[in-house]
Amino acid sequence: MSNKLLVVIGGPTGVGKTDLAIQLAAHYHTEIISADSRQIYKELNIGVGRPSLAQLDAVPHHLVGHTTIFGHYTAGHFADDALNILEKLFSLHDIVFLTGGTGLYVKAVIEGFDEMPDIPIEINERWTTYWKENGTEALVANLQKLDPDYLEIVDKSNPIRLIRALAVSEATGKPYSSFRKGKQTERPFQILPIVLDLPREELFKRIDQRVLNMITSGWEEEARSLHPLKHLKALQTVGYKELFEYFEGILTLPQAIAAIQQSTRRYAKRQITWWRHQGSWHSFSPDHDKSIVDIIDFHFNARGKGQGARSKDEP
RNA sequence: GGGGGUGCGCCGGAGUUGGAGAGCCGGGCCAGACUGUAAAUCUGGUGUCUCUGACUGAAUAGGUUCGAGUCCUAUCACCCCCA
Repeated sequence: MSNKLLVVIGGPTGVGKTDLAIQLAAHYHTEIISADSRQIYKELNIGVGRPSLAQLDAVPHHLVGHTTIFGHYTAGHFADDALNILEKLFSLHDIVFLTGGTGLYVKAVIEGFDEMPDIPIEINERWTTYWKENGTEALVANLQKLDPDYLEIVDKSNPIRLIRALAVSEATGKPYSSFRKGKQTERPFQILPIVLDLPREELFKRIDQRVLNMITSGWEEEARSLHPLKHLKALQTVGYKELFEYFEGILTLPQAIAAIQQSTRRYAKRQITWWRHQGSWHSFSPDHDKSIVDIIDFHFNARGKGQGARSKDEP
C-alpha cells in the first residue's frame, strides 16, 4: 500500500480549499475526506461552509455531517474514522484527498497521536466543574500532585490543557506525561502536504463576503433552530455564538454580522499561524491549480519508484 | 451671532482634589503556543529611537507655577442650548 498517496490540503477558512479539492478530486477521479471539526456535525450546515449538494454530488465526500452535536467527538475519533475510510478508499484509488481547516485533525491523521486510553467524559466534566468553582490555580495545584513533570512544560493558564492532563492522569492512575512519547506514527501511504495561502487583505475580503453569503443563504434560520442547544460544545463556534447573541437581543443583526466577520478573521489568523509552523508544507495560492496538479503528478510518479505507470480509477 | 460643554493611544470606557503617566480596563490589530473541547483554549506585544537605555507625548500656540494632562489666555474641532 506504500504506493498510495494522500494529498493533504490545508489552509485558513475561506481560502478556497473546498473548491480546489473538488476540482482536483474530479481530475484524479477520486474522493475527499474532510478534516473539519464543525462540518462533521449533521446539524451544522450553512454556517460551517459545508460543500453544497451539487459539490457533494460531483465528488464523494467522507466525514461530513456524519455525527451529531449531541455526542462527544474528538480529534482522536476523527483520526480513527479517517484511517478506516482511507483504507477502503486506497483499495479503490491510488490518490485520496484530505482537506480541511482543522489543523489538529489533520495532524492526528498524518502524524498520529500517542497511544492513550479513552477517558470517560464524566471525568473531564468533573474537572471542568472543579475548575469553574475553584479556578485555574487549583488545577495547577492538583496537577502538581498527579503529574509534576507535565506541569513544567504545560501552559499553566490554559485550563483546557490542565483539565486534559488531570483527567488522563486520574483515569489511568499514571501521569499524563508518561503517555506522551511524541513519536510520529508510520502510515502505510505517502503524504503530500499542501497549504493554501492568499494575501491577508484578499483572504479577509473573501471571508467578509462569505459571511454575507451565508446570511443570505438562510443561516439565521438554521442557527435559530439550534439556539436552545447553545450550551453544547459543538456550538461554541464562530458565527453561531454571535447569532445567538442577536437572538437574545444583545446584538443587532448588522452588529452580529460584523462580529462574525471579525471572529472569522481571527480564526483564520490562528489557522495561518498553525500551518506556518507545521514544517515544510508546499504553499500555493488556490488559483495555481496547474502547479498543484504538477506537484501531485510529480509525487505520484516518484512514489515507490519503478512500480509502473499510474492507473486511472474507474468510478 | 450669544451662552455652555468636551478635546491624550487604532477604538470604547475609567481616572487624575496642581505632585512620578509611555500610561488603568475592555475591544481591535500584530505575533505566538497548542497530542483527544482545536471554529475550542491560552500567551505576548501594540508612541519613537541608535531599544538592558533614552527621547517625545494629554487638540494647537502661549502663560502662571518649584512642578500643568489638571489653572489662565487665544486659536481650532466637535456637541448642546438660545437666536
